[in-house]
Amino acid sequence: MENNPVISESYRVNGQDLDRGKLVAETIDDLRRIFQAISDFSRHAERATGLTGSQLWAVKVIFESSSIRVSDLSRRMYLHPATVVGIIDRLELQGLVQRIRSTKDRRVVDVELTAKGNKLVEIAPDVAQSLLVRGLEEMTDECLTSVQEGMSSFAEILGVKGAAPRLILSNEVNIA
Amino acid sequence: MENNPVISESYRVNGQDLDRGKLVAETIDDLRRIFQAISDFSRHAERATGLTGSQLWAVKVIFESSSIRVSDLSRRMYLHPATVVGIIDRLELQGLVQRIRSTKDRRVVDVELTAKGNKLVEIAPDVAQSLLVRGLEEMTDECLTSVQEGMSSFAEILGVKGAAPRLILSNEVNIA
DNA sequence: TACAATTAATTTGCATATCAAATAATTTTG
DNA sequence: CAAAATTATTTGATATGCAAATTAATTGTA
Repeated sequence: MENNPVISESYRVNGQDLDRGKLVAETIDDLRRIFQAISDFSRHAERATGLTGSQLWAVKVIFESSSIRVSDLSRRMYLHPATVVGIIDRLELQGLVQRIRSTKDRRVVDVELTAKGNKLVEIAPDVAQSLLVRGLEEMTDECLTSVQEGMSSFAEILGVKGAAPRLILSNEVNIA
Repeated sequence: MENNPVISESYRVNGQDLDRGKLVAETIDDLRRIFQAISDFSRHAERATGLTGSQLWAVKVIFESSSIRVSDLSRRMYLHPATVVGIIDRLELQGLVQRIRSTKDRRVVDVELTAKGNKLVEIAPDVAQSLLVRGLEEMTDECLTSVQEGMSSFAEILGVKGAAPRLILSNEVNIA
């Protein structure tokens, strides 16, 4: 069902014809499918924990830092401070996180996981992550190497090779 | 990257070899970065068109089919009918789509793009898509082949190789 | 044919997410 | 000390998203 306006041309390489257009189209389709799989599994995690995607994301980020200011959390999540305040409110209502006013600078509020929050993080299926790990670990060495090189080149070409890898959680996602 | 005698090591050791672990971790980090890039560019597209992600997604799906029933649109978008009705309402208010009651079955409503909607689709940067296409087309043949094989294996292992590739548009996305 | 069941879209009600702008409290700076 | 900047929050507005109820039309069947 693709309307990929991909120019399909054959190039002569090393005496072989290579339909680059087809390769590009197939690669993009596969990438879409991978997104889809991750999307599905993330959704599953959300259902399993009873949290929304944003809430789960916040919990994971807080867990990573063990304690984090509201402003840093909003920066890490690329969300407006007002938005994360709302998310924290709802997580606090569920007894998963805890606000602690800093004594050093009384303007700042540190957010931590409660015992209940920590328990949830442990239980929460690291769906996408574990799915990917399991998938990659099942590969043969040659295959794994190929995937790794491919991903690496791809990241490089997209200009994000050096960047700090950001978390991924799905709602709807869309290469259009 | 050199291929050390990893192969001879990896089946000796109880499954988990240090080199393989590193490869897996790097691959997942790269995948995250790729998500991130797509995410950023999708966001850009949303800003450029003035539409939200869901609206843009709907417009693209409608465009693909040229005319689509509300129920089919909701199926294609994996959203509740009530949700897409709201989205269509807002797109209609902006004069981008048009509802047409079917004459064959007066229960169904077909949704089409207006002239304005079609113009928007053309102008709308196919950000992620074009980004990926451009990136892949810049690769050498060897590299492109490697990426393609890698993606293909990955999709296969995730069990989505045969699936119809779903669109991807970002809000927040999260491998956690 | 009439009437029940089904189907398609919509409406209503509710919770969440998201941003921008304004506000309050608290440093920091000049 | 007064002005400026920072931190979190509140307020107000719009969008998403689902479930349940509703309306209209079609299909199946007694």
